[in-house]
Amino acid sequence: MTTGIAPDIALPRSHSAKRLCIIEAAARVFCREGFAGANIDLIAAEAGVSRQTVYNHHGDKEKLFVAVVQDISDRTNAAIFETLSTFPDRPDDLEADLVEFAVRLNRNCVCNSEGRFLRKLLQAESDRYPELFSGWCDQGPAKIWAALGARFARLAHAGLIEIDEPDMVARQFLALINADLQMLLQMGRQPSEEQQRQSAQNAVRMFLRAYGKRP
Amino acid sequence: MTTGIAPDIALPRSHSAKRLCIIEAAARVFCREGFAGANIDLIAAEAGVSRQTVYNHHGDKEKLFVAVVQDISDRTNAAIFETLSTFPDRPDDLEADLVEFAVRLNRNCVCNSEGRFLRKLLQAESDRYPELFSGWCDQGPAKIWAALGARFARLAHAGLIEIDEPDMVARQFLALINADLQMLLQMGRQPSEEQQRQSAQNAVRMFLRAYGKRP
DNA sequence: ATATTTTTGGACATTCTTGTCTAAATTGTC
DNA sequence: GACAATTTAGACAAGAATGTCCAAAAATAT
Repeated sequence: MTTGIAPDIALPRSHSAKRLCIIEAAARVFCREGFAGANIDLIAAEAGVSRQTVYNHHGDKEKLFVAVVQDISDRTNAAIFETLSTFPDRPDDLEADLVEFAVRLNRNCVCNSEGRFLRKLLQAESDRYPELFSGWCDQGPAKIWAALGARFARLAHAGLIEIDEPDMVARQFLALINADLQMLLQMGRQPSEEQQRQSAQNAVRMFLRAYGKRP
Repeated sequence: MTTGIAPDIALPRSHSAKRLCIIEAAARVFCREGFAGANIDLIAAEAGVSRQTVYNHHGDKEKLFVAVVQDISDRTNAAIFETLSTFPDRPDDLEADLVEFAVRLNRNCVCNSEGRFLRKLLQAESDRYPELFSGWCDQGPAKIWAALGARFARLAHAGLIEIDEPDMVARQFLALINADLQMLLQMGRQPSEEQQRQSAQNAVRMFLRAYGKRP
């Protein structure tokens, strides 16, 4: 967690380290308290940094907020697409492989702290900063539906499932894998591994009952 | 919308009328701004009432907030169970009837302003007031899953569908009817009638593909 | 019409927060 | 070890919001 990376340009080491610390702490506090309720003194304390340093780095509460959302958005998008790349294109056991994929999706993108943060802030502040979040929306969810839809289309082409509208099927798949978790997620709680797996299993079973190849 | 009801006890008319006005205005403002960001002057102005009157009625910003959540929770629960009572127990055309039911659910419970309010505040403030929202959770969602599950079980008993775990199936149904709307709902936007219907239709079609009786 | 209750508008003290400034201390570099 | 940059702690001004108090005005009931 220190640095250890190539010193491309002579970055003041602890400078950028503190920058990250601040972003992380700010993310936690914004997530807990919302934009209006977040207190810069608290952010500074939680980052282990003086208040002035926060202002030195980010200038402004609003700028800090935007930086935090940007950062988390990017990280979440990366996680989504990385997980997407593990889709079982040539499944051994379609049901089991889809369950594992769904579990990964839940764990790495939906139920982790970044996912929770984004969901919460999206709902709380997307009215106030429409461009900020709709940007994420176009690059994240909109693309993931298309990408996941394409994967399902390929499965259909391989004769493993039968579907008509891949994008819609992708949305249904995503909705289903959270069906059992919705209330927990909405209350900002972290579902257990076991709950995540159970939810994924139930989802895939129904999914294949609807779209699986019939004998 | 005035009074018109039997004057059981000699209620000062505009007294309780103003009480309602304040609750409604506070709901709007809390929903827009969150608890911390909500401004009592603004609530008073939006209710068409002086600030002092707000304090006379509810004493405290926190008490006001609790009263608002209680009020909206009760109304939403009532709407849910009323809609639930229109479930097609003896369907004429199962698919069409389920679609209509899903549309009603979306319109009266999920996509309306109370639904939006509750979703937003649940996510924003359920950490700070756990008892307040978990109370609603036990009386609302938990019961609706059971109740809707029982309806599906009856359909299964009548030989119209084939299911194993009614409660889980109920959760899947509810998740599916919002699959296409999730992003809009999460951003606090109001999906159009057409979008709501489309989403319901897609959901029911998949639902019956999975659980409908096969010839 | 009168008496009672509620509402109003505004002044007010208090607290909290943001954002700036400055001098001292710490850190890292040469 | 000396020098430069960053960080720190604390003071500070300005503004905003909560909640209280009060006297005048309005509405309600008798």
